[in-house]
Amino acid sequence: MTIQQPRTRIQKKNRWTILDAALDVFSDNGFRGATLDQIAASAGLSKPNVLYYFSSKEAIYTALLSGLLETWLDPLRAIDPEGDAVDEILAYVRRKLDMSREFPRESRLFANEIVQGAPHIIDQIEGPLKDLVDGTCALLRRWMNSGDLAPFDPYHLIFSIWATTQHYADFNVQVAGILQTDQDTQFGTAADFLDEFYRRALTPVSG
Amino acid sequence: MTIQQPRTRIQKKNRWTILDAALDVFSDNGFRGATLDQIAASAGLSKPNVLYYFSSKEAIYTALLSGLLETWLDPLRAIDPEGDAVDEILAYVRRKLDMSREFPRESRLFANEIVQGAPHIIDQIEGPLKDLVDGTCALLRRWMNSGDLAPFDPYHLIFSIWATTQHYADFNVQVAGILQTDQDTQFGTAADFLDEFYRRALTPVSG
Amino acid sequence: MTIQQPRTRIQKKNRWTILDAALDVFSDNGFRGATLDQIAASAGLSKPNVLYYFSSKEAIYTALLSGLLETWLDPLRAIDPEGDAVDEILAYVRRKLDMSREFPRESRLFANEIVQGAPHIIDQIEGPLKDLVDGTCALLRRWMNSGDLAPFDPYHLIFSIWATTQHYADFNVQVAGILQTDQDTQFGTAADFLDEFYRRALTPVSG
Amino acid sequence: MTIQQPRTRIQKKNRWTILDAALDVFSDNGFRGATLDQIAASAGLSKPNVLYYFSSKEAIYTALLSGLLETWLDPLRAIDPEGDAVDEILAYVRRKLDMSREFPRESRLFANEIVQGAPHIIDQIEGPLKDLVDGTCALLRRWMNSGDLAPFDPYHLIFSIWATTQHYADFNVQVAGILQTDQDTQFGTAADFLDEFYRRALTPVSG
DNA sequence: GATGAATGAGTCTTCATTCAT
DNA sequence: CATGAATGAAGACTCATTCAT
Repeated sequence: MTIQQPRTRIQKKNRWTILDAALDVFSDNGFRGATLDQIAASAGLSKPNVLYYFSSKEAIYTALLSGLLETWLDPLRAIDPEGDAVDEILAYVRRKLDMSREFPRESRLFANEIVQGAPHIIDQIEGPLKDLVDGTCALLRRWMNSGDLAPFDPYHLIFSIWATTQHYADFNVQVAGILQTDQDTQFGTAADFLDEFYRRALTPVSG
Repeated sequence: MTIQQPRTRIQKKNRWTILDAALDVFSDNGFRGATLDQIAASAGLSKPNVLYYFSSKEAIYTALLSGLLETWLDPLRAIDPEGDAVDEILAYVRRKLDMSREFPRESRLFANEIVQGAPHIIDQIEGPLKDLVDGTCALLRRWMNSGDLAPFDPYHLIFSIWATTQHYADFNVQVAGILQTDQDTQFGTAADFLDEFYRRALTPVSG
Repeated sequence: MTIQQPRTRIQKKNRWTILDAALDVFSDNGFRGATLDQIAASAGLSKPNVLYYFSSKEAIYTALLSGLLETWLDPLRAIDPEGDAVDEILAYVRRKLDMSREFPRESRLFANEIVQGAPHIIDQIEGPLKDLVDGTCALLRRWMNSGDLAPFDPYHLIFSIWATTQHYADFNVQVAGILQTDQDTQFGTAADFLDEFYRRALTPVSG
Repeated sequence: MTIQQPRTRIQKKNRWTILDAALDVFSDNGFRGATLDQIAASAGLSKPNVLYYFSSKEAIYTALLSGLLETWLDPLRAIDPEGDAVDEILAYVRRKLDMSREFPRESRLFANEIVQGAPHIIDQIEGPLKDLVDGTCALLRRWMNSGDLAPFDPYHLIFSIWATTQHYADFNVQVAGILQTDQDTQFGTAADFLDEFYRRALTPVSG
């Protein structure tokens, strides 16, 4: 009998502990590579106790993914239609890069999931995510039409932002292996580059 | 008593068949998620027969990875130091995107490997790959210094190209889920976007 | 997640059951010849359950060997330096023969291990066992020097006792095949023989 | 189609090569622990070719055992009923010890087989071997009755000789681990010990 | 709420043996 | 005579999940 809604304080705490441990394990090993033993050990709980809070390994994984997707899209929602176009996008790039630095496990969890065909969240991608992106692209298009933004395919522009910012979390070993610098320097120089890069590309030609 | 070097025609054929099947399975499921059963079935061979050609599951995986890394870096080597800076880089972007379209399984294989910490190829990353990138970055810097290319951190420029082009292979389900178009259109519009995007960003301001 | 130290009653019982079953199977078939299936069946447990108590087949084997080595050497430690030399040795021979009769499986387990090069206990042989034997040989030499014992190489004397007594456990099928008598008679006549034999050989010439 | 009787020179040679290789492998690893791959590799032949000469792994093992049993008992047959009792037995002890030094693999092969219940040669033990031993024991008894040999149970006397001499081959790692000397010294001191030991025990008290 | 105990279904790997040439 | 190729059967070990307390 797995619990559905956490009621007591201890239940909330344990569910959170498990999800945090699972995030560690799943992001490092992927879904198949992760084991309940690892998660239980990392959470400091017994295996059956973990399954008392979540009905199955897959349930933990799914709970993690859907719980995270919301947070993951927040930066996109934060784009202000009333703001300056280029500034808003540069701020978005910045926020996405910050998330890669602060939540690399979450980023890699999604990367793993999507690279392997997104079996657990394909619905959310084709539903809520698509809707959100469609909305943002409409805004971008308006900005482009009004001359506030250089004209591009807005969808691919968003893809490029996702790709370039998440790259620093998902492919971090490669970045680190080539740059041979510490994390702070990596993200610092990346921020400078992306800022300058998108500014040049997006600023409309005046006149 | 596993085969070491393919000698006969049938050995070459079967090794190739296995590697091709393994590419399917590994790119879809990652190393841990893939099973020898799947690979054997996909190759149309019995499981022990697969192990007659490769000593272990990991041996297949390693053979795939190292065999591919070479091919994977060819586009980078093809940049011509004597050519026009912007044109050369745009051609490189184009070649990378072509590879994502033509070899998405290979791209996802690497993505899987690197997202999970690159345990099997970290050496090649920190060795040959770093050397190659270092060389290319030196060239980029010369182009920037001579005014043929807008000035950027060359390493991050290369990372951005990898990220934006491989994105269409590695995160294809997401791209497809949002764009809701067929592959050809996805890659066609992506090519246009990336061409225009990098052209704007990289073309130096004329004096 | 294998048990490390037995805590509960059921753990102690099951560990003991497994070790006893393993003793049967290993002594009859050697390490390689034994299978976890046999051990599990003989212990009345499922194979995974056996591995719940011991991390591997080898762990069972090692636990058996090291747990036994102590017991195996007890008779040697029981030799009393203050006692009569010949009587003490004859008593030792007797105890060793008794052990062969009462613990033939243990004897064959060691025999199997040592005949195949003692890969698992070579360290204990060259360490604790050698030290113990060295000590006993010093005692034997004192007895020989004081004229209480016929002079022999003490090491080879001990080897001969090991060989002649363990022979009745290790080569029991051969002994039984040739004598064609029951176990009790075999060991009874063996005891008489060894007693008389060692008495004649070891009693110093008077005068 | 396995060959039954070797006809050509090459057949004889290959059969002998296989048996020699098998002796290496079986004596080191026991029947179950040995693999056809090891035997084939050690013989420098392909695995199917090995099975061309012997129908199965077991056939090789059986051929080895029965081919060796003859040789193994030669020293016993060489006891001369017309010779001096004590001298003859001391010579037998000596010959047996020599065999342990010169043919340790053969000795360990038998030891392995018998410790594990002699499943392949129990018939020969209860037949030819028992007959031969019975005969020798009758001779020993005559010598004892005539006062040429101290009176003992002749069967156990023979067992003791087998045990003490084969010990240096079968338990060689143990002997070497305790003595910490080279092979030559081990066997040299053993020969001295056994000679003196059996002389004292067997020489009848002169009337 | 929690956990020690137990297991069915895999999953990789080994190996004696057979097939085809 | 000889061997490259292939496999069925077994064997060690893993793991998500269930049971019993």
